[in-house]
Amino acid sequence: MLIDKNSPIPQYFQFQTWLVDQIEQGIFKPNDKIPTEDEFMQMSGLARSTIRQAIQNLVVQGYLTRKRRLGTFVTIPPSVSGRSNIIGILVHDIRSGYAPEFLRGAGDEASKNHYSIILSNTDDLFSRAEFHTNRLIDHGVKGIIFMPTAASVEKNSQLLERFRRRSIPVVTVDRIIPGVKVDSITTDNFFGAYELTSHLIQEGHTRIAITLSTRVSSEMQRLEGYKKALSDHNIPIDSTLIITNQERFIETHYLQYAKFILSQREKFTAIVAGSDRIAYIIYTVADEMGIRIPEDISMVGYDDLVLHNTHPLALTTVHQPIYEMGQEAMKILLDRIDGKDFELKNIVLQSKLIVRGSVLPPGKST
Amino acid sequence: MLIDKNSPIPQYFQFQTWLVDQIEQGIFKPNDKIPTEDEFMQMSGLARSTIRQAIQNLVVQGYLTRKRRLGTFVTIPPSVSGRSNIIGILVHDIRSGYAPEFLRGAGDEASKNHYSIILSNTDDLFSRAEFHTNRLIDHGVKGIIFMPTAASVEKNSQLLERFRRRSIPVVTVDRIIPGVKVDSITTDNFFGAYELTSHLIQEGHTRIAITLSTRVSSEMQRLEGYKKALSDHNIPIDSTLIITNQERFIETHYLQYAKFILSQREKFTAIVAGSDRIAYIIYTVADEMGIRIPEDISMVGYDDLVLHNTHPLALTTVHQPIYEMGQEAMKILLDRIDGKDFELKNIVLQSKLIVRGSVLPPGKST
DNA sequence: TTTATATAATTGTACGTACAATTAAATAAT
DNA sequence: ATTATTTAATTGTACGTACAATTATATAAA
Repeated sequence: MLIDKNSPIPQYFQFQTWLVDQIEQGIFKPNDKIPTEDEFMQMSGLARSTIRQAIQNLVVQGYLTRKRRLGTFVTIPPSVSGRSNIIGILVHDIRSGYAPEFLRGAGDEASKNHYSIILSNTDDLFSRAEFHTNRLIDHGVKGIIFMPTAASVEKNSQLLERFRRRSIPVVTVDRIIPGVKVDSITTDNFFGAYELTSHLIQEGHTRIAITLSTRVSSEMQRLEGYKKALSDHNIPIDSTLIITNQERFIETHYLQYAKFILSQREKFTAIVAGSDRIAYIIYTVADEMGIRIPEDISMVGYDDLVLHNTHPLALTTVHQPIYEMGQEAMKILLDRIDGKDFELKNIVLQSKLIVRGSVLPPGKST
Repeated sequence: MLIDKNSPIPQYFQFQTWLVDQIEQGIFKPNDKIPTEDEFMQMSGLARSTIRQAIQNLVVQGYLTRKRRLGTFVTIPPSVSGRSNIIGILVHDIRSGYAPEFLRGAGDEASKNHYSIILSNTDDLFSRAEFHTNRLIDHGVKGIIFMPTAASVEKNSQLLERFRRRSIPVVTVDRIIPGVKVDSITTDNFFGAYELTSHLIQEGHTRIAITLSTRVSSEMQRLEGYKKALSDHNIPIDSTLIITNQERFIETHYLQYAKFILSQREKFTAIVAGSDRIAYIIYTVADEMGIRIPEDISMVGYDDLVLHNTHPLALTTVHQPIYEMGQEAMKILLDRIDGKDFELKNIVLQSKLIVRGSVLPPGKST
């Protein structure tokens, strides 16, 4: 490095130019720590403030980042698509109780890292997911958080493939796409349902109905947890008590299911509902039919939504760490964007059984 | 200008913030010459290098340009020319029951016109709104849908001023900022509350309590509607029945309010709750206290949230066309972006009284 | 009147000193 | 083994001095 004190070119600029050259030529590589201000002073003979001036300029220009006590580092060159710093989030139903909490978690984490989020609501329809996919790519998003739609594995992977071709990192959340290698975050649906069901069994129930949608992996896993709990307790699985459907959530349909299920009330003493929302629908229908919950039939839900905590039925349910799921998904995605080359992550967050008052031992009808 | 030498906030930053404020508030206007470094030194008592540091930052940020010997000038904000097709939406609480529905309405309308939305959640905090404001501008959004935070009129208008300076159209929704000329969409909070209250009066109630937050215009208007209904029916307004607070929604606080309100149950026969959510909180607390709703006390809510429709209390409430509000806000905004030069629009969408079962004539206690 | 030159105002460059804040790593305490 | 405390390295903030470069305006020279 040679600084010409007599040149009309300012010395800070000479130094700055030299430093950029070092970076451009790869002598200082991305993530490298460059010499400290003190070292540069000795190397160049310039004053610290002059060195600082040059370095500050390069920080502004995006070549360097600095951390107190740690030093100054060469930044990773932003990927081709400009410096948009936008993450796309495809949610399958913004009206579902947990979408807001998830978005809050993901949004807070994004903000912390100076990213913004583009929100795309798919209404759980593949066609809309496909539409938004194209738009997100057009906008040059840096990464995608994807809640798979209730479509086939093939169709969901087709969307992922589009991102993969453009090297846009993706993290799938809530549901997984079986067999597809992609970072994912889910909650432990299997164990959550296992605990729920075991709880019912411990309270003395053996004839336990379950209702859920088989279209999405999360609810499939809950079904498996339910089955495992039964077989672990040597209770035969009665397939007539497993009331599944293939549809996305439509309220009126679930009113029908609820009626259908309750019409067979003599076959079971407890119900595992696919979600809190469904549990409350069943409760409402039961009430109309003169069936009391939990006195006549015990019931458990899944989700533990805050918005429902004023309901007089204190529902025993499973709490899912939704905010944390949003946070964690964003963290992993940003790490990927930063090029951190860890192995595939399939994180399963712990859920927690919340025992309230919607379960009583069977036959305690008053 | 006051610089606090003992503040943990760096002095250069205090000065820089002050200077930005002057510009944002229009005290220093575009093309104005601002004071010289020397003058600022005398004004602030800071060293020249400190002043320079602040000014340099603002040059980088695009607020100022400097010319040797001539001085420092406020720049004319560049008109956004990017081809981003992104709309920023600042929501004040994504967890509130109606945010998802609003986002769906706005999102669907945006999609239809090939726009995407960047979602920014402010948690009703001005500081976060300010932060996101800058980010949205950086992203080159074409327009903004803004739910004003529960901050002062001055602070909210300050945010609007930033957009105005850059000719970014804004539509405010849900709440209005009094005295500020900006397109807005609200629902008819006044008439909604008027109808609610009138309904209670028609059922025979005269002593009607109301609880809401006075921090936001929407709830202030509801209070006015309540008052008007009373005076139109020649019922004196009892200020002890108006239980207001200045806080943003925090659940535990509202549990306190509910207890406080219900402790005075002999003073009234009906309650107008600020929202459905608050109504259900009151219901829960009432239940614990052995007070039956509607048998002992009638109650009405506000919002008509779908997620609550499984609650056994069939709440008489006011339905707000939230989806339509989102749609309409987006339509107006896109028109503005397309340069349609209509006059200022302050649209008020009709709300609708939904009579369910939470109101009984007073004194019908069984 | 025109042209060259000096003047003064203002920002730009460069040096230097001193202490504060942050935080990874080392050390001590439990 | 864990937790709390200290330390030391590095950048951050703030002060200050001195002189250079730029350039509109005033002044002097042609």
